[in-house]
Amino acid sequence: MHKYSGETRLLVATDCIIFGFDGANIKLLLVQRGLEPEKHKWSLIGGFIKPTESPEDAANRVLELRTGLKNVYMEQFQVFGKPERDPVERTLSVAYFALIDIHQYEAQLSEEYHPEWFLLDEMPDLIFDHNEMVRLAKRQLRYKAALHPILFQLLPEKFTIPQLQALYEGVYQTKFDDRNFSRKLLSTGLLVKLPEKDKLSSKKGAFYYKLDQSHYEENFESFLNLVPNPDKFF
Amino acid sequence: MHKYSGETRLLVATDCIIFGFDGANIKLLLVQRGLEPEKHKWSLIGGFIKPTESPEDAANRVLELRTGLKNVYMEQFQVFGKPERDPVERTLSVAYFALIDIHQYEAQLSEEYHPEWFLLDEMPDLIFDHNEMVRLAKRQLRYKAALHPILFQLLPEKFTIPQLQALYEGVYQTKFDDRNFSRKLLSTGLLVKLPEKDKLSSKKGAFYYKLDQSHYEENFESFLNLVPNPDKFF
DNA sequence: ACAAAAGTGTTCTTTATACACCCATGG
DNA sequence: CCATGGGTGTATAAAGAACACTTTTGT
Repeated sequence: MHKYSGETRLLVATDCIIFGFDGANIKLLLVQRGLEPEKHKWSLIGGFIKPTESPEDAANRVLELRTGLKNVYMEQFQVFGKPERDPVERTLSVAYFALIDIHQYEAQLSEEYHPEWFLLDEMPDLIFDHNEMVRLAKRQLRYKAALHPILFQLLPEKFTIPQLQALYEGVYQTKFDDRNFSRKLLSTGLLVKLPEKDKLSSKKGAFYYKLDQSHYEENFESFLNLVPNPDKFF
Repeated sequence: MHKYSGETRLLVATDCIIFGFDGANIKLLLVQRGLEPEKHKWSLIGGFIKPTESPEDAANRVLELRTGLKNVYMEQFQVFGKPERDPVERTLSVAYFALIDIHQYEAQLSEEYHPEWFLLDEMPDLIFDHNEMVRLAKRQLRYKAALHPILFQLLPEKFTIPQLQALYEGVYQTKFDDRNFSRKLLSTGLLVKLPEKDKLSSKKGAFYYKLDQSHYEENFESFLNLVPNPDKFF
């Protein structure tokens, strides 16, 4: 069984920083830890890697178990491995961040684990090094979103330009000029205008758009400059 | 000892993709594997994580053991964790890429493990998934170097603009316009002109420059556009 | 004197920013 | 009819790309 003799085997977990957007604010999905120590303290959604699964598999399994959601945008961003990070027993954690459409999630709520959404600035203190994980995930999200169109993963299929702008403004905690924002986003060619309007948030109504899926996939790796003055956010 | 009962512990290694630059070409440092299977086949430099060290610690320890070098620029970039990636026993690997000044290395050569430098296009086939690790490390290097001034880590303290350009051209396997290149690099304010010239590579001689260390550290996270048309490299 | 590499300047095009008005509609 | 949010246009500034000639000096 153990063929590299003399080496120490370690527990390896995945933890997932799950971002959601409710149309107005960015939120984070947290659960209460089910075991001692720090039982009932808030925690990221995570779990141990099983012998037959990759870290990706584990992250997807845990995410589905806790939220009911599959095929979620997820990105590995850092291994956390300080020997003392989990006081129970040494555990490495492969951290992922995930982006989900918060309304789609609500429909599939996993009753058993009752996770809850928190506003970024109303988050409770988290167990272990999870606060640090969140800090770095937010940073990574800003970094990646400044260059690549990942934030669409947080929106429903149909969305308006004002919604999209609110999303970017939430991520970067700032206001962008509407005229320049819509021009920039439209100029990427990623958006397809739909004939319908969203009449909920204004009298005039705002046109819905959807992603041009093939254009999106082709240009995903390109360096798009989606955020003005990105430097100031790092 | 094992306090999370019922969970499986795994071997965790680090592997390091070590890039060097000899003034003309980018190279990769490889060693021959010391144990079966695939003994004597070429491999990245790596080793198992010990119970008391973080992945970073392990990567640094292994690097020093094999090359004699400390305080090397190193960046974690991906965990490789397919269950079958090491046929001997399941092993996760935390991959790092490192950038070192090849001439500094030569002075500190570790006799015991006789690692060797290979040109990127003359590399032997590597064990396990190390070919894939190298592919992704090259990609990551290009990505990061297009935005941040990391390639200076591959040069000696004093370097000339033509050397710097040859380095960038090596990383991106293309030619850049000299006039635009030097203007762009000088405009970053990262370079300090020295009064001496390097007379080895031309009759006229090229002025040496060094990094403005404080400016370098302050601007490291900024989005610099160091590479023309970066999109085409991904 | 010439070959070989270093260094510098100008124009043009593209992109980014700043800013101000008209539009559509529900109440 | 007017308040509210949606949508568009233009002028200026900055950055990027393309391109050609002069300088230095070892041989």
